[in-house]
Amino acid sequence: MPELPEVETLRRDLERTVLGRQIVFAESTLPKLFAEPLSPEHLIGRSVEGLRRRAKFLIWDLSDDHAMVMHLKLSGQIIHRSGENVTLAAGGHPVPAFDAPLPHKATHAKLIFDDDSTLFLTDIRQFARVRIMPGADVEPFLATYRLGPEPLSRAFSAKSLSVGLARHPRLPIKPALLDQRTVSGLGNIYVDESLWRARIHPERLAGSLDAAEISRLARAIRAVIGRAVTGGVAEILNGKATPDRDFPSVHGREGSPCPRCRREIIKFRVAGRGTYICPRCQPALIVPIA
DNA sequence: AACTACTCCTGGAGGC
DNA sequence: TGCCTCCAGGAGTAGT
Repeated sequence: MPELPEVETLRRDLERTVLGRQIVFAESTLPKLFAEPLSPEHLIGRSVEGLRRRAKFLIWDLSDDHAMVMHLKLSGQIIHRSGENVTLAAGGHPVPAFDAPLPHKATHAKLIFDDDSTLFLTDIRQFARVRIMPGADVEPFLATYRLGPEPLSRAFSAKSLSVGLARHPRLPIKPALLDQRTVSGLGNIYVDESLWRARIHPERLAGSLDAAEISRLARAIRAVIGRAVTGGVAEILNGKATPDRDFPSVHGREGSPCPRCRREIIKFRVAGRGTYICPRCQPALIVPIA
């Protein structure tokens, strides 16, 4: 479930708590969690020299030119603790709650650092993957995904978005944005938020957007992601947004009034994903008045 | 090449 | 309470 803002927030928090630390113990109780090429014991003795993010990948740069590339997928969670229950950093899917006792049945890996702090990787649905590899292999690995530009980078613009959308003109705009080659790091929540902000219906065909709409959409994506990274990520629990927060604006808020026009937010399916819109702000198409 | 459907898993919510 | 179905912040893969 973590999208770009969640992974970036986690990265920043971990940078404060594990950077420079040496890993003194590592184990996994779920064999498939650690994908090829290297297994968790290759972490032991290495220290954390850097933490990077690309799209939804969290990349640990380790000493002796190795790296650990994590993808939390839908329900991965990382918790870094000092002692029994002092949480230093936590991020990803907040289920079970970040303050739940650890380890629990969804805990699949554990790292211990030289300051006796412990990092747990938990994942209820077991979709997350971790790859340990030589540092030189990270870029070739990421390149296989053909990831689009980072939305907060200079490389992302109305122009680059236009080029990305031209890849599938007959695809609805929502799945086109979920394609990590179009723009990297967006997921279901932030696509809904961006389309609402840009006032574009998720089923509009990507190729049908005019230049003004693409420009509006690029600005909306940048604003939504930027706001989440600096002002706090979306909080969604069991598919519902936290009622007393103003963000996200529409995702997880079926039946609530649109923050812009007060029309009731509706939910339906687009490309198999639960999708929230304001039917007034995001018209399906322009229909001549009879 | 591009799109859809299915797949990997578990658990919470809601209907009956 | 229990059983059932649906749904879930992702993305790889097989089939059309």
